[in-house]
Amino acid sequence: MPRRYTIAPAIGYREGSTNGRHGDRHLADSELRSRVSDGDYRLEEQVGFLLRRAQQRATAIFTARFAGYGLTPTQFAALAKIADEGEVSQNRLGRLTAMDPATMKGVIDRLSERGLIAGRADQEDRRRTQWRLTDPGAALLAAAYGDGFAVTAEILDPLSPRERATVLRLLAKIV
Amino acid sequence: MPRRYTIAPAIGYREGSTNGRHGDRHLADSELRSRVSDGDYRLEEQVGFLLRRAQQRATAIFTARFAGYGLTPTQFAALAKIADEGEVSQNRLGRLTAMDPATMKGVIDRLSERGLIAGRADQEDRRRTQWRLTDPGAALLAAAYGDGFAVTAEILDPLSPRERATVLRLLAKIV
DNA sequence: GAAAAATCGTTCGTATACAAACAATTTCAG
DNA sequence: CTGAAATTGTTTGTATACGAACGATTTTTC
Repeated sequence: MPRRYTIAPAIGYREGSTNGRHGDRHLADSELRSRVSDGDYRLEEQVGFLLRRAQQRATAIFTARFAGYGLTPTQFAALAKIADEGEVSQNRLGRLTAMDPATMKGVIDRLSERGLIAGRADQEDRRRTQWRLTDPGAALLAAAYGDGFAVTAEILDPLSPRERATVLRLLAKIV
Repeated sequence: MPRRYTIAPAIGYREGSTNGRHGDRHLADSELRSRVSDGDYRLEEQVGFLLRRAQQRATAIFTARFAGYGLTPTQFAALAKIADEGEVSQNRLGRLTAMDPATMKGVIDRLSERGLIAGRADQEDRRRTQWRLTDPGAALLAAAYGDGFAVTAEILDPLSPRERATVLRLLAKIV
């Protein structure tokens, strides 16, 4: 069964088949000669690369756990924040969920088309659109919260309780 | 000068104008009534949300520093890994840089169109395409390495040296 | 050695993510 | 009070990111 993409490995390559020639550090001089001077830059140790990979794993865990809801991480974040606020403008929601105005628009459109949220024009400030959960949106969110916690737990599973607190504290500092 | 997007804040909203009504936790009963039971789910404390925001900041720092090269983080990662390997298949490059085959294709195409890398069909395994840096690609990469280190330093700037080592170690564990 | 399974790269569709430019509206400065 | 400046939301274009399905090729299995 040659399926290419699985949830767990996150990246869609079958393991194995490193072909030997590139699997280790024992390279012929002819190969070394063709290299540019990399001066010690190791991609795997750069924090940006680690953040990108950690987020890939986090997204994969979320996607697996939320497959039944049809919600993406950003959509779930938007629903959760609208619930927190009761009613919130599109712009403020973007700030609370760390989404660009253009990104926010797309997320809002998709949630709105699914009938999970409803918007109204703000009379006091006619530039604004205020958004609320619909009853189906509130019901879906209520059902999904537990899986939200489960996602967090699974992402942090490789760490000890002490390490979990540390990584959250340090991530909050570099945000 | 009403410019909307700045590098530093990363998200394209002008600060201020929280409108008072939603800026704090003192809400009228009518507003509280409209909430669903959020059961304590705080988006800001979820590791997935923190990872997403940290990566947004990392990307913003990279983009600012690499504006002169016209390279994205993934493009730089691909160039650096091709340099490490001397010559590498598209599939293996995808694994080394943590990119999906479909994503890898797009990155390869753009680097190739710019003449920074060159590919050849592998005679031993005719499914494979092998990629190398061109001379302009090697030159650009050599010039950019220093800025790669600078990006890492700036991302980690809010942390102490000890905290930097810790966050790298913990991120490597949850990847 | 032939059938089955796995790998490599491609293509399509959907969803962030964000720079840039824009119209409509509101706020601010004088 | 009026023109300048800022905010809100939209649109367009480019670049990841990845699920899914596919043809070509290679490897494995029996």
